[in-house]
Amino acid sequence: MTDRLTIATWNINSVRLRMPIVERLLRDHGPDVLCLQETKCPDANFPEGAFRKLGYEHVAINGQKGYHGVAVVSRRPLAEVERRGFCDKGDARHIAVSVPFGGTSLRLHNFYVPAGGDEPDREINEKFGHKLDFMGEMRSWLAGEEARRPAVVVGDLNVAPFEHDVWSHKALLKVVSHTPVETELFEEIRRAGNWIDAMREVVPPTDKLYTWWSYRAKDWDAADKGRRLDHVWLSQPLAGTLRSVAVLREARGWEKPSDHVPVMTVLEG
DNA sequence: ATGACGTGCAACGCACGA
Repeated sequence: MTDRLTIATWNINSVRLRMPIVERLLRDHGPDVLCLQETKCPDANFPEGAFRKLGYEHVAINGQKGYHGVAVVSRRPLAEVERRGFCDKGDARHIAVSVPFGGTSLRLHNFYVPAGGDEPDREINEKFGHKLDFMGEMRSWLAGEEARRPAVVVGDLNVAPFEHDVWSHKALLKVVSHTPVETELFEEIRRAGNWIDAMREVVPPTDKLYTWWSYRAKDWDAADKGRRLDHVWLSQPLAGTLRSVAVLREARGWEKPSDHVPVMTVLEG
């Protein structure tokens, strides 16, 4: 008897403001687990009751006031909740849970990597330095035991690693999210743990693939100046379980949208 | 290719996003 698990990840840009479209995703697409980033919500104000009513009775949150914040809501029980700090900032950018899968369980890591500010130079922009330091801590940690167990890394990693992960490779080479120092470090982290880039397993590297479109573009759909900032990685023990990955592009056009869209992954095992 | 926008906080503009 094989088990089928659907995991969605979505940078929601304020979970309280966007509950109507969160409910739409859960009702219409029914993922088993939803990982949220940028909840912008203290734990005490997280709309847990609304999720419970929709059948998502298991909630693990790591929030803070005003900024950042991550959460996992699930139809399946969540165990071993871990909130890891990076760069000793005391900010809420990671949460890990264990989810039942295929008679055993998988470890699920939900990340919100720092955006990195405007200037891609750590000498003049402390935020860029923070981003690189954060990624450096991810590299050593995700290369170890986490990579050897059945594990999934999802979230807004704030790097578009490949040429066709941005609308114009040339135009964005000096723009934070697609600079060589970031894209090389990103791939170094992934390769250090032999993590599988699930989205690129199902979409050829020559096809454009985005998960984010700026609020500032007048017609985001027609201009289509997107970037792939949200990611799904699978550890090697989960190789062979990947059935599909879908980017829910239409969600960018929903009422009061986030600037990111959900990415839905189906595993069977 | 930057930013025309959007968020939370406590303003009544600011920091931040990427």
